[in-house]
Amino acid sequence: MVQATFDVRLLDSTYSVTPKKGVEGSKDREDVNVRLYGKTRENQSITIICPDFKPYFHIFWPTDALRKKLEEHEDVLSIKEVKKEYKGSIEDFLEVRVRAPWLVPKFRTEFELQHKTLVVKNIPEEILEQVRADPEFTVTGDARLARLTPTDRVYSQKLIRTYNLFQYMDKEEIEKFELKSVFFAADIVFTNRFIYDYDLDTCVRVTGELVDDPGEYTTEIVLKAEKFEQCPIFTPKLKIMSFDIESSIKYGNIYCICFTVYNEVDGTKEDRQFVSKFGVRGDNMSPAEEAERNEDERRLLADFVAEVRKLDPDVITGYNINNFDLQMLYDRSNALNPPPEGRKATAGEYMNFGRDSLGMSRRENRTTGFVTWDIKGRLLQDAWLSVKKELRPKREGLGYVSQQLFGDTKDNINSTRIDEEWTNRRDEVVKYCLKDAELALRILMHPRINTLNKLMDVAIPSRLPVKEVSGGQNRMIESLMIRMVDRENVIVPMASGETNDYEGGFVYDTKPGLWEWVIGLDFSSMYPSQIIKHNICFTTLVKNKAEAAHESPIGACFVSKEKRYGITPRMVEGLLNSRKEAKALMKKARQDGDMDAADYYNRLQNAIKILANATYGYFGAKFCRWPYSRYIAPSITSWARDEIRTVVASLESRGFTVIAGDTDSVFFTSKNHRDLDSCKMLGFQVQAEFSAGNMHLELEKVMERFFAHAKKRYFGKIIWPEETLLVRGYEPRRTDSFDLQSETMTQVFQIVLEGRPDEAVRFSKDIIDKTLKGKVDLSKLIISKSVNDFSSYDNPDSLVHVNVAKRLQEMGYEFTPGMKTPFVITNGSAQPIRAEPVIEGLEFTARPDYRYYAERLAMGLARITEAFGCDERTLMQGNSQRTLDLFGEEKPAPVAAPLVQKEVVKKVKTMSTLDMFM
DNA sequence: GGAGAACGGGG
DNA sequence: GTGTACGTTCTCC
Repeated sequence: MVQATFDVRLLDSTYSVTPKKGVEGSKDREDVNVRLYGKTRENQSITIICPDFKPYFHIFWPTDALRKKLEEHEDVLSIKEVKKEYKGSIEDFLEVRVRAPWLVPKFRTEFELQHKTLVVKNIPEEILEQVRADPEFTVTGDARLARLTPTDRVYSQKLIRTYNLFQYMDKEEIEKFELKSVFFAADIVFTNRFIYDYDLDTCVRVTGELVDDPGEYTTEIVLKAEKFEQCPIFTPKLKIMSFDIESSIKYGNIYCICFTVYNEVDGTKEDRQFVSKFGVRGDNMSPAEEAERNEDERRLLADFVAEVRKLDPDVITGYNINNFDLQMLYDRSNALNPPPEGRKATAGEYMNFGRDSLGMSRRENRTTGFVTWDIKGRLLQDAWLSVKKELRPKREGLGYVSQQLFGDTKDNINSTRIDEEWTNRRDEVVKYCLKDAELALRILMHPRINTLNKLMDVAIPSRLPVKEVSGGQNRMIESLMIRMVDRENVIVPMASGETNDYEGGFVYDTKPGLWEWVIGLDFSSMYPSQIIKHNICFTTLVKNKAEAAHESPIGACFVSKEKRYGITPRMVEGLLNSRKEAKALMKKARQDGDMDAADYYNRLQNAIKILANATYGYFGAKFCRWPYSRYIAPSITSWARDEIRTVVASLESRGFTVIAGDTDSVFFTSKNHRDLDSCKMLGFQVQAEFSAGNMHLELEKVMERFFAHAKKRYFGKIIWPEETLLVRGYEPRRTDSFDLQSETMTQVFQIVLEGRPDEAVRFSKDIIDKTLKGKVDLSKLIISKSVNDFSSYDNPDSLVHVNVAKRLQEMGYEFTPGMKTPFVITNGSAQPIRAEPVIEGLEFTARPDYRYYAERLAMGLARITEAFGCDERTLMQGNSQRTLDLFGEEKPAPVAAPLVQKEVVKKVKTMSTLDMFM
């Protein structure tokens, strides 16, 4: 019985249900233990077994019958009457505590109220009158037969109780309501409920009893927790494993698994290789050989699992492991290990390389089919997804990205012919496999990607285990919100899934053209600031205008901060204040020369900003718990539109030219400010003028040249505060684009920003002309796409690349599903489009459809040249035209700006993810 | 113009 | 696991 105390950074949480001893037959016969996994301040891995904690939820004021039923229910441990605030009034609720988390959904299925309209017969006229007078109800019919429809199911229940309405209802109608109630807080992930109730942070000081025998756990320390306290935040060093698998697509077997484990503590790396003893499988193997090979592969997988458990990494990564490697481990282990007799095998159970004894688990999005994985106690981070998010590279392949980031690349193995390579160069394939694992690790750890540090940082203000913040971002908001709401005795509703489209940010109708000396300003934290400025919250929303201090442009009313300071503005203000603090600490650290600390505070302030901004998004999302989607998010955007419009109008009234603007930013230029110093001075002047209270308009950049084409499409040369290139909305397309297209686009950007639009037009026309005449390199016209199994397409014949793969097959080449297939378009006007495959070592004899390529080039380039009076058609006409007169005296846009500024408001759709606000 | 399919990436 | 969770581009109506 050794007591110990540790400071722990939490990484993940799970729970277990185990029988209690000596209480058989009692209702409370099990321990429900949350298990927290993390890393101590001394960088040791730890499993924390938390004290018994039972799930609970709230239901609205039930009937006596339902209350009795619950009291006697064999899975209900206790019920308790509680008073909580709901939609501005204090109401009666019942807190129901049940035996185990998995029972909560069962209670919901059985007892959740599904109806709200009450059908009543022969109701006394005076009751009906009172219901008619209630703004929450719509009444149809008359006293003989009336339908009473409330805005909300809670009010049906309340009405029944207030007027004892069952006496006026049919048996059938009573059944819909009698043993039912509205549920609250019954969809909070159980381990999160524990974290909120114990008010844990991402770091926690835990005291308890050391467990000698780690049993199923793989961590260095296993502790039975008795006490939790606060502790200073820290970021421990992690152990990161990156792995890769080589396998035969044709036969489905695994050839080898390699991994490298990097320990941040001392910078060491350990490599492991698990290699099959056998060569390529044949088509007609004897059952004996089959069995022998399967046994070998089972050994390989078991060795892999044992070694991961032994080395106990905190993070598992690799390249495209979500879609490939993890799926492979899962499928293969299931296939090789048939269910034990008399028991159904749990999928993934043999791949139990998590920090408990359970296997890997698979989660599939029902609508998109996107698969993600979970391994208990360890973070799972696909380096490919990190690359997509942070870099948005043109190509996303491991080799290309490694080359871009650090000039290294994959070994020279042809992975599309892995069976052949395995036969001829087995050792090199194993080396290649390990190299891939190393590259993925280096990518994940690269300063420009740095996903792990970012996750660790966001977890701090979110007050959650790190794994929680790598998934749905709504948990970050709820972590803060639910704790505040609980503390103030406000009921926590369940997400209704209700959707509501509303108007989003203000988008100024861009004045296209090439501009010089452009000043860019934006409001910092526009949406959070609006929440604070107008005290916007579900706790401050009122129907009565007379009570309100703030009425939003869409007509929602909120009381003053003095009357009731809303939970949401308080939360957001807290975030913005701690961001200020972090920024101050960053500055101080920088002055003290502590660059590591400065870097940390910089990441922290950024993480807090993300959280503050996501708060608005939460109220517009369909998974928002507070059912005010028609008021809160639309009010925030409407006030924001007013704010930025005021700035635009004021600038224009003084004769400045506003060129572009979006949500919280504005770009403008002045005839009288034609150098950096005067632009800066004007920018700061405007900044001071529009910064008041908690609204801050900031001078963000001065651009020497700025090209605007349309809403959200522009590029420019920033010269202050730093010289950089700004490109928005012109990101080159991906693999279905051809090299000639992206190369030409980049060159045109450069020419335009050199101030030579005439030359940009000439250059564009020239390239298009050459393309039309077929004077371009064939290799620059190749389009490459991967082709999956033909049967996976609904309509394979309509897809060019699928037809190309079929042609390849007809020509006698081997086709493997998933293979990347290069081709050149030979007839772009046919339906479906015709193309010929490009085969290595074989001369391409077909004639490319040069017109098709020229048209696609023109389509892209015209987006830029249009501003100089040269549209797509003119581009196609070639260079025999007159020279264009492009620059005016003050060098504003050569194309006349529209006289009437059309204001375009984009509709925002209800979000399913908060990503776009981050 | 909106809904839904396909891609990407892995061997 | 007290869940429902890829981002973007293209095709088709």
